[in-house]
Amino acid sequence: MSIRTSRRGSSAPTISDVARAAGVSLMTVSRVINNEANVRPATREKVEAAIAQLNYAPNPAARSLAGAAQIRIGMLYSNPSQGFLSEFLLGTLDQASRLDVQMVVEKCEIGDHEVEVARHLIAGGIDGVILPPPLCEAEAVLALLREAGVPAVVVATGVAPQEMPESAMAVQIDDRAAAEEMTRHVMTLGHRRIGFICGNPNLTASARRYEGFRAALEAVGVPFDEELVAPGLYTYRSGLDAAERLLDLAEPPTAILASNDDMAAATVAVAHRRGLDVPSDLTVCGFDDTTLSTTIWPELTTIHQPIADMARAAVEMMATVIRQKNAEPPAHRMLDYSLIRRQSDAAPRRRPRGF
Amino acid sequence: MSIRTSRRGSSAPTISDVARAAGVSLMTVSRVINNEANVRPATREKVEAAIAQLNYAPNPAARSLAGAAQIRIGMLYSNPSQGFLSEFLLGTLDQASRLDVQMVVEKCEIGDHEVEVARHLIAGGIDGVILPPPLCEAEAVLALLREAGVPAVVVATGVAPQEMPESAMAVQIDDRAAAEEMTRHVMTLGHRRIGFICGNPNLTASARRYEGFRAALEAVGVPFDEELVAPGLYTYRSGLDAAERLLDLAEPPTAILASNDDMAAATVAVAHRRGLDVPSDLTVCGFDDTTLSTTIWPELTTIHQPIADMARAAVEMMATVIRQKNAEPPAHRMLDYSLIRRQSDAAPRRRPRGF
DNA sequence: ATGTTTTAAGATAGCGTTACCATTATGGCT
DNA sequence: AGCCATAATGGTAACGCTATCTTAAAACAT
Repeated sequence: MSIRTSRRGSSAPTISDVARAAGVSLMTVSRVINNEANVRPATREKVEAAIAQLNYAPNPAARSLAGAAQIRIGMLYSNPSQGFLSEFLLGTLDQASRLDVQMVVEKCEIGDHEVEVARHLIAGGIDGVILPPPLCEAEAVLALLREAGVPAVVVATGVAPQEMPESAMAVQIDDRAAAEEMTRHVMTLGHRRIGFICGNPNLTASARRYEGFRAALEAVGVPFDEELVAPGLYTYRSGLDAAERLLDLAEPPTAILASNDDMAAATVAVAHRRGLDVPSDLTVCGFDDTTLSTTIWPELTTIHQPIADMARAAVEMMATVIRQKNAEPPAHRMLDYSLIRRQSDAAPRRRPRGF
Repeated sequence: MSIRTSRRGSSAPTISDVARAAGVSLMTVSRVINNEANVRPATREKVEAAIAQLNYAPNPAARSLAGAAQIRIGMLYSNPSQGFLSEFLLGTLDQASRLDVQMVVEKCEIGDHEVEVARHLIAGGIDGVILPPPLCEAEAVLALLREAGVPAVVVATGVAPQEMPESAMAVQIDDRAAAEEMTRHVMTLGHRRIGFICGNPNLTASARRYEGFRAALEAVGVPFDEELVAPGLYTYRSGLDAAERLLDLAEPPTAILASNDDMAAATVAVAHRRGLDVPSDLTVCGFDDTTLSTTIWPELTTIHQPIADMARAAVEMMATVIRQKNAEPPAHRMLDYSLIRRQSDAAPRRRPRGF
């Protein structure tokens, strides 16, 4: 009846505003929002148009009050590289509150009893689970989840979409392409003798990044030298060792690409200890664009992996799948990365041989 | 009328259950919950008893639906030591969803334009702000907030409660006592030549930890040697430098206490590089008990600072202050720390001089 | 064509709380 | 004692949404 009888000043559109605009009943709008069956496509479109036009977003409080069972999403994390977790939580926190889902966050040491922890989570009556790395590749956990019929979305796995089981949902970036772009960038600067620090070999994303590095080299016709590849584990500590090893080479690289920011930061530390200036004596590039990359000096040139956005996407996918009554095929989502150029790269000091 | 007409099976007690149990109207209960005036103490007690007995907790969804303006708490963070943020977010996330407050998290580089960012947050219509370190001591930001009448709670500051302005709320641990306990612990093990790596000198908590170290030494009568104190910044990198310096000493320490885990981890790395075993050749202790302390090997003996709980407490204090109509004096909250003994400490190998 | 099932849409009644107004005790003054 | 201001309570209507039931329309079978 009345245009606006709201007790608070807020003028956020409600479901009845949408219903009026679309010329349907309020229940129909509710059905569209919740992706329920038995709505004619034409009607659905009309409603969706009205929603878009009014910029309507359902009020989560009302929703859960009205009995839409509160959904609870578990997040199981082990120790990812420092800095990853906070970014990830930031995104999770944000989206969870926006979508009114309750997050149950649980830590578990990997290799230890991750299956038990997962089982505990399931027993706790969780509606779905989000798995950031490195747990996103814990086969035992995934199998358990599949068995229990609990949907899971894995984040930042290196496994290609087409190689994943049908039931899996994933959010990721194209690690291979990103590493390739970074390598090309460094070659464009003039580097030819490029060191590479690998990530944890247990994670497929590490392999993808390495592949990208090799691919770029090959594409440009730079011969591959195995001694320029050092193993790493994504930890700062492993980066220290890898950097020492690369810089101890008879003919050391003029640029080092690390598979993440932590190891890149370690490389910078080693270079400085040896009196090498970064970037004029050595170019160092990271990967992930965690807070660390702008905390150290010089700030790292790195690949921006939109960790917070990935977390947001994961929560959203999960919530959608859980809420919608009629099952839809689970999705993969490939987000965009970007190369962020900061102060840790430059052309090599002396023109490398054959230039 | 009916005992339970609920549509869902949930049997969580509601406000009317409490009202019935206390023999008052539902409105009176609401008033008690919200700490409103005009409730006779006797009545309040009756209601509180009923609440306790039924283990009642208000339904946040209903609350916010019914018009209790959705409260929004800002959190302003700069780059704290790695690992701190994720713990902190974990606690924040948890409590925020439990209390149904919306968190607006904003990052800002310190020293740069923190006041602008704070101003922006205020303009965005925030009801309160939480400041973890290092921003908890940014005087300019605090002044701005005070001026704007926006309540703030600072977390993990080293400023003693009695030295804080009246209006301030704070959650902290007794850094001085914790450091003192850690130092005593190491001395009990038999160490007398003990190195100390300071934290960022801009933060008062660093001074408190240093004071605790000095106090313990003095209490036991161990002479203080200035060269055993190295400056640090809470970063891994600064820990590397400090450790090198301490171990380069003509008569190096048999134990090193770092003001946080990051620097302790760095110390372990330096020791290993030099072929020293931890703990048999060198005892290393951290502070904070971040995830890092169990990630490295050997796992660190450290002071457990309940970061997540502190975050939870901060959110709760904020929510309480904002929601309650009749102002109550803002509070300080001192949480308990604890010494966690893991594998990085041991008795010194050779009995130190004069033992 | 007619009846019967299926599908699409609407009506209505809560969900648990607070806002707002009405009502009833309480105490302080003449 | 009587009256009024005020403090302490209670009643009721939202808040924005979904469950559930009902009705109307469409699809199907006979």
